[in-house]
Amino acid sequence: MDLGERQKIILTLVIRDYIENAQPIGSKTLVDRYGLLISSATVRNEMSALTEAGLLRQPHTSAGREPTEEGYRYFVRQLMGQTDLAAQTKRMITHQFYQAGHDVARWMRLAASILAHQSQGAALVTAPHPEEARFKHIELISTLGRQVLMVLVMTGGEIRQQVLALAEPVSQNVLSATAAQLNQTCQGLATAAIASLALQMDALEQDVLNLIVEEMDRSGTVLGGEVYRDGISNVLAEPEFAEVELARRALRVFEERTFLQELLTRTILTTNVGGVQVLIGGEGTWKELRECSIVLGRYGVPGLATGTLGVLGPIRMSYGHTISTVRFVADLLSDLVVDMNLG
Amino acid sequence: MDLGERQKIILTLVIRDYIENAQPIGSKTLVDRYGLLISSATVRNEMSALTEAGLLRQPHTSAGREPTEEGYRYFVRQLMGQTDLAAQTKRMITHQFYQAGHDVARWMRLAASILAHQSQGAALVTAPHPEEARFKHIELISTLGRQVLMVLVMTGGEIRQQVLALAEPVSQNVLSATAAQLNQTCQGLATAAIASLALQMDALEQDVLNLIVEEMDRSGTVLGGEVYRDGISNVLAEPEFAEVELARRALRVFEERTFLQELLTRTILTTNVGGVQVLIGGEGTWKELRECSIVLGRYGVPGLATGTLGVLGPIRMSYGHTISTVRFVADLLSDLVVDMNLG
DNA sequence: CTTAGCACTCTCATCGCGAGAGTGCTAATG
DNA sequence: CATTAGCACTCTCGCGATGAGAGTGCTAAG
Repeated sequence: MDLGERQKIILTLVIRDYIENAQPIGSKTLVDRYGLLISSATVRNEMSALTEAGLLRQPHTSAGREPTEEGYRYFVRQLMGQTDLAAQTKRMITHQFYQAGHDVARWMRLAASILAHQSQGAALVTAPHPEEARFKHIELISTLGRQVLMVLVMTGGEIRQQVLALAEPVSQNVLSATAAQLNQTCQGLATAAIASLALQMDALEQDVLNLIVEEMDRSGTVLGGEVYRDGISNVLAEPEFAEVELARRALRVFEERTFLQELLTRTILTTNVGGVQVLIGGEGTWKELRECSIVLGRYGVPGLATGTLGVLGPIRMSYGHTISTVRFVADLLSDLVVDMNLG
Repeated sequence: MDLGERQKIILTLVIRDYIENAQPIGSKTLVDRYGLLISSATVRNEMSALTEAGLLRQPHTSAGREPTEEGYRYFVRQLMGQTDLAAQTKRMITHQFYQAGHDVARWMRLAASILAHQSQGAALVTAPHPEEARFKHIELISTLGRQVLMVLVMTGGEIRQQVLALAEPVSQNVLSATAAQLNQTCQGLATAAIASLALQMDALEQDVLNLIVEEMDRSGTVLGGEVYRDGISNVLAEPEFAEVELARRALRVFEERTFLQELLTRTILTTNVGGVQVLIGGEGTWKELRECSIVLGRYGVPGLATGTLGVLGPIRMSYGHTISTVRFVADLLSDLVVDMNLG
């Protein structure tokens, strides 16, 4: 699609204005409001062309123009340009993370909170998890009788706990020895390798290994770990969701793990760490998201551990700011993943 | 407040009808719909008395009657009676938990999901945490250089991870030995005791102990751990939230940790495990919740570890069913806490 | 190519009106 | 004396008409 210089300006103005005011704008108002040096009739002609091209639309015959989804896409890809957060905002965000210490859960909550705040949308952050889970450390803690608490640490810093019921009681000493041995033999191994190890082990070790494999398998899926959300009520403030039914439909998929699973697998695979993807109006694929846009990012260390983060808002969202926030927070989280591992 | 037998019946019918239809009901309709053997004029007189008593209200002069908050309270306390879930529902729920193994996080998610589903409201579950945190187990894992990953297990099954930056590199062997020693000396101790231990230790151990104390302190607050939510979009389906602004206000406090903190500290202290508390219409205290009711419960083992769970819905919620669901799920979660510890 | 002028279209807020639902009061009844 | 039939009255809600306002497309002139 090739637009003239003036058309680009007009499209940009219409979109900016619509993002701010959530109302269609007409040729005359546009000229007046932005002090354009051309007449409204000229603007009308250009608008007509943009409508023809599918970038603008008029809700009804005699209203102003508003951007179509296609219009937003063109804007995001061609017109917007790179934006960056203000230095002070960055400092403020960095500072907050600094205060959170090294607790992964707190980082996740904080990331979600910051995204929600900055974008005035609903934020989503998934805990970092290994792309291919690898064993790092295990601990076996006797509770009472045949119950054993297993704590499994995987590369990427992910932690899983699980209770194991043994056939007969085992002392803490034996458990510690077993754990120590497994820590040596399994170091850095992936699921398959551990599973094959199980064959040459005694009963206790086999039980433990099976549980390990199970947990590592579970963590291997895109959405194995925790999902942190924040700012859900933000989207209710947007005028496009004055009709609750629309809001409900959008938020329902946002809450549903199965949906997120699908969304992430479909998009994340094509996004590399540090990159950001923008889904506008459900992209024709997700009809529940017809009124929404989603900005998705990925953080972590490829091959080691990665996670996703994103913001859901109305199509009429401030893409520049949201994208730079997502990108910046993703970078900070990546640093965390590096810290949690080895540097 | 003393009501005649017939007044109780009428109040009950008005409330039941309002819960179902979300619309005020008049005397004539009431008589017709429920086949009452008295005339509408009589019902009118009784309704008038109930209105006088503050249990019913008419939205405008010529509409039917609807319950006031006070009316709901009377209903919940005096008229409703004990209800219980259907045996089949119970089996279904139990089965789902059974399938979730012993993973605490999965239980929490599942509990929230079940509550949300059953009550058609927004559900909230907090992870179990010790009333007074006690040390159970620690693990120190060398990552690279001076970074050490500490995994702390407390009574109640709560797990905390934190990264410790040492002054100089230490080998995994030394770390393991240190951990082993601390596991012996700190077994079962509370925060204060551990803090006092630190005095007689060497530098490495002191660093670790300080971090332990910090984490245990944090977990001592009512809302130290994770909060699991589900079904937020459910409440948007209720007609009382057709006005988004109302929904937004209610959901905002539901999302906010500081608010939950206050809510829980104020109510949970007066609720014992297994008990359920019902807050109707914000109880005059929380104006953001004027349109909502909250059913709160507590689970766990007092003195060991407890958590909270609850449902937020419109005032017009089905109290009987919600209360019994909360109670039932609380019992199941209590069992989990028992399992995670000692039996 | 740009622009002034103009007739035309469509929405939205407002108003008036009548139907419907419900109430309170009064007088009659078992 | 509690209950009930009857009735006048009140208030909301949905509906259609109306008019102002905003914007468009077209035509003709610069």
